[in-house]
Amino acid sequence: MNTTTAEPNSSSQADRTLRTLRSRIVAGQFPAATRLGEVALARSLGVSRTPLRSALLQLAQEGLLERTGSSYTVRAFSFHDALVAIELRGVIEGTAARMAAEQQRNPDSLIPIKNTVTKIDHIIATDTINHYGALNDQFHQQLAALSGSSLIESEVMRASRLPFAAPSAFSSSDDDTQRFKTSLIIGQQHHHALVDAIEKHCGSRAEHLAREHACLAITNIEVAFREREQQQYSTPLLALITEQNTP
Amino acid sequence: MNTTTAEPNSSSQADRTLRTLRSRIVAGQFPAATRLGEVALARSLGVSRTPLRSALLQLAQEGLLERTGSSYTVRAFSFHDALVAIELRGVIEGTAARMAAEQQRNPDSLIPIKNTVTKIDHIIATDTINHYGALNDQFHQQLAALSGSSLIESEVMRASRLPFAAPSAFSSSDDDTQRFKTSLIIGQQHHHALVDAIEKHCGSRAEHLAREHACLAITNIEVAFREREQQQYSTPLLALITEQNTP
DNA sequence: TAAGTGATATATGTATACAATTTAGAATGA
DNA sequence: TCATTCTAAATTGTATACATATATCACTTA
Repeated sequence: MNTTTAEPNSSSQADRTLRTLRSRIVAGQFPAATRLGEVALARSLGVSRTPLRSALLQLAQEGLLERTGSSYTVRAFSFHDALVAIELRGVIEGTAARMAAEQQRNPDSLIPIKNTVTKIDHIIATDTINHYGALNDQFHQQLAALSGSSLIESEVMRASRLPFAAPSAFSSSDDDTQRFKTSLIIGQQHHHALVDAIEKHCGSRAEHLAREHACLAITNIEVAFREREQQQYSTPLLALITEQNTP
Repeated sequence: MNTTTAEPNSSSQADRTLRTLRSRIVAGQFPAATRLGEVALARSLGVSRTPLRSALLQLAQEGLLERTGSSYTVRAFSFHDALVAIELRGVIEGTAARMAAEQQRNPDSLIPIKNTVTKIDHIIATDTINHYGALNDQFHQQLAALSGSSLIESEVMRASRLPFAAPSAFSSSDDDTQRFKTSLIIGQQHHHALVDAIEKHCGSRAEHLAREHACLAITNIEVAFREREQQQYSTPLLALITEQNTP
């Protein structure tokens, strides 16, 4: 298993700076279009400009920052951008699922992902949804791996790092509404169906299931966005969204 | 139009180093799994380690390099990887095409891409295929822009930078075979059909046309690969491909 | 007053010195 | 002969000094 792509809790300044800066941006600490001056930021983060520049470069490639002239600014995201990011993740995961289904494989290779699905079943049955996010992420990672292509695997992970696109981005464990539990049950049904489709080599069904699964996340973010407008409740990620910048 | 994402012929050492190093890797100058020591490489490129490290970081994110332990090595690609990269590009372009089709739009917005298609018609009619690559790339860029989402646009461009996945990667202008001209004509038919589908809001048709269009590139690389095995002819890119590393 | 020019300050780009870590090799012991 | 450990060399990570480009503001001039 490739552990270098998943960020290790490395002790290097550059990695720490990358994580810290990313979480600060995602938390909405910098208003959109804020120019990030290197000297000031480096001081504020307690590192030198060298590891900071490495972090800035990576965040720009992730899509959180933009180059404007010679320096970096925080990218402004519209609500539409968030929907597109989730949809794109669904499209790429759909490709992974289709490839997984189209493959001749050892039946045993599906055992790990089936175990994960069983664990999620248990979580839902016992109403202990604390660990749902981690298991859900694990399911999606195992799905990507089943594609049989390391390239697809890494591109799925990359698409999941697009802002808002992570599979569990809007499934906060402290959301206790009935609506949320219902969406969990439906999502889990998708998981079962996906494994079934892969097992039976139904490529198209697997692809479209993965896409529909992403649509569930779109519904979730739409609800979260409406709640934010009513100032009831705010998921940190939503702080990134500003009113229309994509026409 | 966004000119910062398309690499300008910038005079910065970092950008020049990025381009030089990328082309050397793609040309197969470094055998797969070669470890790229920073000091030696920097000397060989005539720059200091600072801009070189910036280039290495970006090439790693592009997927040409891998981190192995603490340093970078040239990634090994299998033939299968190349096919997957092209297919993935087709999938993402397909999403862009579908989004373009599903949009209500000013009819005038299709004029630029129609002009490009007309120019390609002319090139084929007059058998002056020198500029085909540039115009083809332009078509694909305009298609991505029609999606109406800057995020999709940048992700299409990113997918096209995956090794082997560029739209015109295997259409060398000195390939004078009948087979190549035939593939040009078929590809151009796809272009016409894509614009037609977008104009008529046929989302699914547009999506699947874009995918089929990528399959044309897959056929091209398969032919090029067979030719390489017979040592007739070698497209530089193919030097990157080593025998199976993806099981 | 407005426009333009120049100086200054502040930003990013680059090189390099130094620190920390990893790696390779040699020497010693079983 | 093989394994282990210690030492040294080489490599990467970081900080910083310096170079260069850019923006700002004051001052001059029409």
